[in-house]
Amino acid sequence: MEESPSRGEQTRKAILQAAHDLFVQQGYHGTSMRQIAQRAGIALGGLYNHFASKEDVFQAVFFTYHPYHEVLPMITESQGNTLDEVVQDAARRMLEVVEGRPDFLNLMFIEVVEFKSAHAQQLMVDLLPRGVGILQHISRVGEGQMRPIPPHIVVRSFLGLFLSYYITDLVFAQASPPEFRQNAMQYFVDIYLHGLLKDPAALPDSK
Amino acid sequence: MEESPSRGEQTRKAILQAAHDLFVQQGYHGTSMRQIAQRAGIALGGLYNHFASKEDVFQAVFFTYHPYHEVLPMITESQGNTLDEVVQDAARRMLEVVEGRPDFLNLMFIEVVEFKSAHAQQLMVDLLPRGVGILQHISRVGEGQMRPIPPHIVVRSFLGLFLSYYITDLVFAQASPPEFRQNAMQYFVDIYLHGLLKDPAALPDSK
DNA sequence: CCTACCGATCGGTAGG
DNA sequence: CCTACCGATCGGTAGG
Repeated sequence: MEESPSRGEQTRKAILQAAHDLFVQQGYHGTSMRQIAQRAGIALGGLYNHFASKEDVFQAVFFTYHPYHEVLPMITESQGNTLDEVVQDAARRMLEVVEGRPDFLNLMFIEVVEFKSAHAQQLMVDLLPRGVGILQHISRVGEGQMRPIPPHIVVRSFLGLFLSYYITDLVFAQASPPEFRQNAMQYFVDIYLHGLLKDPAALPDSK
Repeated sequence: MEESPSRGEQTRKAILQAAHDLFVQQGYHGTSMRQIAQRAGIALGGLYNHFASKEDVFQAVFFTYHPYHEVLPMITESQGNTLDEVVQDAARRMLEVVEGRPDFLNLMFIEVVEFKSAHAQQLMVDLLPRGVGILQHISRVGEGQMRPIPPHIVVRSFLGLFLSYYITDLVFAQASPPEFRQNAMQYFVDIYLHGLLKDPAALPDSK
């Protein structure tokens, strides 16, 4: 049965939530321990009963709120009878997760810029076991339907599909006419599955 | 003929270079005006003869060193007889530009996180004229070779190809065996051009 | 372009 | 978990 969290654990969670919200909005060095304490509803000194330093707070936020918690299930839980359907389903989930969250990847950006990816190695160690499962999942789902492409490239390119849609949406959303955004994801998935080019066999000879 | 830059212009350039190097390594709020002054070889007070504020320095760095200065020529100057060859050539240029520069996109990340994309609109205004040229370029190069995909999606997905390769390389480079990185770009381009799936016409009926 | 300075705020801690 | 405090550093400026 569920343990009700102790007072201390509740406070710790409030600190993490407050710190996360401020970090993704202002960056690490742009956020002060006083701001975190205020938003968490405690005094500055109280922070240090839960975390040894500001960097320690970031580390806990980074592992607790890292996007992989939402992105990996998106990949492994997608359903469908063909690979085409599975990717479509994953793309739909992707849009749901990301809808109205323009700061979804900010924690990653902060880690890359302000921490020079200092925590990336630990993250990879945590994810390795899952990685194996994902590779097997891909092999099973895509069997016989894919062109000969190594499974790790399939994983990486699917994550890339996600990143490329999300980031270009950030860039183009501001300045493009709305009709440019409509169905953009459909086109991205279509290119990913079937390619940009016409089938060469279908091309008329040009000479 | 070339004007030799005045003393003041030389100092200004030294400040921008110093500020750029520090910003991409430490972020905006992680970099102090004193650090910038020291690296540029002047005293703190001297900075304010060239820039009104720290934010003013960042703005100038952002527009002077934005990756589009290198990415857009990569697209428009790529050569080849077929669209396949043009994309291959663009990918090759992409690797050249990015080789050994893991902080190539950091300015963009800083702008997104620490400035909430405050300068993005101005950037788009600056790029609009070029955008039209790129759309025409794509239409010309890809005529008759592409499946029916709107030109703006082609531009966006190609930028996405670049982003997806670059960022997943940042992530996977640390933890993956070296053979996983070999030829990864070739696979990315291959998927982009021809898709992940086998041609359905080539599939044996499964029932 | 430098020296010397301003008030404000930073991360962190002692003591209770 | 709070109050009150520490030394250090911040962005910026006056005056020359």
